[in-house]
Amino acid sequence: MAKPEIIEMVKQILTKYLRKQKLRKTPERFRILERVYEEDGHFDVDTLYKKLKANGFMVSKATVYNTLELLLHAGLVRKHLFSPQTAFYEKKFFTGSHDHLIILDDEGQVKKIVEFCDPRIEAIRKDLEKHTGLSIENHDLYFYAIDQKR
Amino acid sequence: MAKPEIIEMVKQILTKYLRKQKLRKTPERFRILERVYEEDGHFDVDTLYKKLKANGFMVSKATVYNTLELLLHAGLVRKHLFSPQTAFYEKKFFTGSHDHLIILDDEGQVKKIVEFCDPRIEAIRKDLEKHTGLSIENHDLYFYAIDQKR
DNA sequence: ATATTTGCAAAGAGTTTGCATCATA
DNA sequence: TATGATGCAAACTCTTTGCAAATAT
Repeated sequence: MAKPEIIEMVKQILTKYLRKQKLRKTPERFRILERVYEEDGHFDVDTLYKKLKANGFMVSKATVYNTLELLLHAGLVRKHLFSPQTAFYEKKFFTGSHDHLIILDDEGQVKKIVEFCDPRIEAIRKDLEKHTGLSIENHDLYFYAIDQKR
Repeated sequence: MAKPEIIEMVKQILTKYLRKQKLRKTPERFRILERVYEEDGHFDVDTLYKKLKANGFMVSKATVYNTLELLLHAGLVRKHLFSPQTAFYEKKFFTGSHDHLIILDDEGQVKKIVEFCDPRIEAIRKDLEKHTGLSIENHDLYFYAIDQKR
């Protein structure tokens, strides 16, 4: 759960983004943003949708999809595809750049996700940019470990 | 396109794997394996399926899915989820461990994939293993760069 | 006022499943 | 010959789309 100051700050960022892109400041977009920043780890669209409903805020799932895509473009969420079929999201602003160690059970299901940060990734990024002449926007690094069920 | 010796070798690996797992040595499994090793880069299920049909080998798409999953468990292919909806595969044996720089166009579509290899990843892996006590099986690292359409 | 955003339901894409048939061991 | 594998089509799941109604600017 993000601190209230953080929530205020990301709301301001969204406001600026919407203004710049000439998009509308709708209550749905802000309620979804708040809800995203109340999440602690990774979540999928359906989970977020159900929590919004549980909190008495009726939005359609299509709007949740649209808004998450918008927040992605605004740089306020991160999107992960570590399991096929379902995309996972997490809040991005001020959580720092980090990578993921994904612990699977013996059936290949995600059991736990550990976050870590290693400066060597940044060094690799810079070298790659120098080598290719391209500007690298971001990266995803996933290590996979298998842990027996017990 | 893999050399004939490589193809022979992976067929032997598959044979051993099937024997060990008490699974059947079907022509479909071997034809799909061959076709996979004739692919040069990343491919999706539908592309592989169409190429098999174009080569006069009739298999159902379900079998292609099943077999790719089997080859994944046998360590003979690698699976990637860099775009939502569609899984991509690539041959794995003897191609060396490498990572991916994904170049997107301004609409976010995959334009080009550049492979690279950096020993620092291996160093991070070893440190993580030491730190967590887990055995890390593999990893996926994707850097993303955006290139204008033209 | 007007054009974007929403909600709903239906369509779409990729993947998985169920069941009868086939074929490997 | 007995069980695992295949083929086909239908089912499933997640996501996107189309259109009418609502609403922000």
